[in-house]
Amino acid sequence: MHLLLVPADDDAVRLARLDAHGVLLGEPWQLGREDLPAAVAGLERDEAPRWVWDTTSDLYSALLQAGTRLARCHDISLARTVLRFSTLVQDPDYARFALDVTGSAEYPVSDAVEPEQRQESLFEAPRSHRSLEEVRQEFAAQLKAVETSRAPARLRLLLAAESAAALVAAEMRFLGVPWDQAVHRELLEEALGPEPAPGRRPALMEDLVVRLRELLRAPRLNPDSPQELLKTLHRNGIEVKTTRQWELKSSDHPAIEPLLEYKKLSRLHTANGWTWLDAWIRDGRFRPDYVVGGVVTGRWSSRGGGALQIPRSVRRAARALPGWKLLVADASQVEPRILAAMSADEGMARAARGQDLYAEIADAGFGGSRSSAKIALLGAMYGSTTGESARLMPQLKKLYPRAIALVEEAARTGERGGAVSTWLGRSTPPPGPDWDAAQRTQSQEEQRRADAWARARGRFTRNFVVQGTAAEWAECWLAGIRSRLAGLPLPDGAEAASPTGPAELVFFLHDEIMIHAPEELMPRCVEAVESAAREAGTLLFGRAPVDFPLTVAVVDSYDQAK
DNA sequence: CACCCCCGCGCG
DNA sequence: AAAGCGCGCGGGGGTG
Repeated sequence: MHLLLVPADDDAVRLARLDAHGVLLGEPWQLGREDLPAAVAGLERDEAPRWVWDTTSDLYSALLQAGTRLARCHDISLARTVLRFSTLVQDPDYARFALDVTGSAEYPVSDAVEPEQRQESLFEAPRSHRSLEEVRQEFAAQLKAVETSRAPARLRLLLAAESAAALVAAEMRFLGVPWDQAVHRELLEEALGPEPAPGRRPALMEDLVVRLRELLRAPRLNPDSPQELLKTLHRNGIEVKTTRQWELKSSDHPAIEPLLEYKKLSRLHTANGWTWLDAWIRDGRFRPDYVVGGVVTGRWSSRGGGALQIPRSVRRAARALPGWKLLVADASQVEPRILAAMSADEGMARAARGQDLYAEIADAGFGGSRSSAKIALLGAMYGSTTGESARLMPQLKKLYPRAIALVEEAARTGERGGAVSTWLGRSTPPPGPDWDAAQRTQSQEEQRRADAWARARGRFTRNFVVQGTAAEWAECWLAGIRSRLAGLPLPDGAEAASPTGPAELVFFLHDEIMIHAPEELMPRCVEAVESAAREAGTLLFGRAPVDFPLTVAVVDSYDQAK
């Protein structure tokens, strides 16, 4: 049973029951927005439907704020992103349908807004109103596209995982990562000195600027300007081509050490300093926007606060509340394990059965050198053509012919302008309008550029199949964790404070999750995370002989994990 | 003033 | 040590 939810205007939502093919069952009806949460909660309890809507965050955020958690949904816009390019889809009508809806937009855009502009009203205003019938038709077209596709089960799983991920993302933003302002301010002061006036450099950075100006004999140097810095370095005989840290490290000039220190502090100050705290931490929680499927490979992206780049240096401030703990679980070496499973390469699958895949590969063919094995394998998945990884490739190819063939075939397809797909059927978008003309060019100079473009696209498609399938595994893992946590009992004496239950799934970073929960619930959470990982492997690959081991830490603050 | 690109660096 | 993939963000510096 499906329940379709379509915003009608500023204060109403239309609902309709649909059958398994998206056909109307009975008459649609309408509810005022203020009545919606209670009505939805009742329908969820009585009918346990799959909720169908265009964009999860448009409606679900408000439901969460009203205290309603939902078990499952179908996010039409996420499904559209997958289905419009998927090479598994054969329905000739669907691509046209998707194009009509999306117009020329290539990828989903976040509805993120600046935090101070965020409306905390119950419902965010939808960007455009489509009628219930239009939305229903698109949903029905999606169901048909899946059922008539070359692999309905895979696409069904992918769309279910994406929709579950959309629920998780909304819940994560609703809950937020617990963030201790005081600890954060402490570590800022420790590193940078007292909070400066707005627009001013912190004291310890200013001290370094004074030293740099003396050491480089440049009394007006602004080290934040790469151009200016580069000229100044050259005047002092420091012959670097860029001002990147790794290149600066090659010089032993006395100004280098304070310069690197300045860059480190500057990064902390501008990216996660006091301004960041004021902008992003409310009521002790960090609530960024997560954009499910925001990356072309299917990974999540985020908007605001640099949510997926929280540097190690500030992780101490992500802290569990008193009596609670953080569970940080990290799936080890996911991409090579995915490659082993996808390619059914027996040798690599054997290596992927242990805790440390790189060590197994090292023993199997690299004289026990784990670092060589790792460099070789990463090079194979990223398309490295130079240096040590290129030198090690022949050996890797001999050891794991099927695995290497899979990524090389993906690269060749991409170089030709073709599409490649993940295990569950997310495909690369076509290369863009200029591709064909560029590849047909006559001039030698343009031909060189076209070849470079083709090689770059080959590296992209090579990595796409692995990164994208890893993202699918991770979303299945996430969905499994979500449903298991929902079944956990409240600890004795605890009240149901949150619609998402006693354990809070608060963070997700490609192959890592964080749960914030009462300490006594942690054993149950660890079991949930581990059994969900096993289930994710089985969902994708059946009884594949590949393990997806986790590193699990139960800690008080994020920095204590790993 | 807004807008865009480049640079550099944080994360996986 | 980075390299080879995928991102977001803030500052500088140019343009309109």
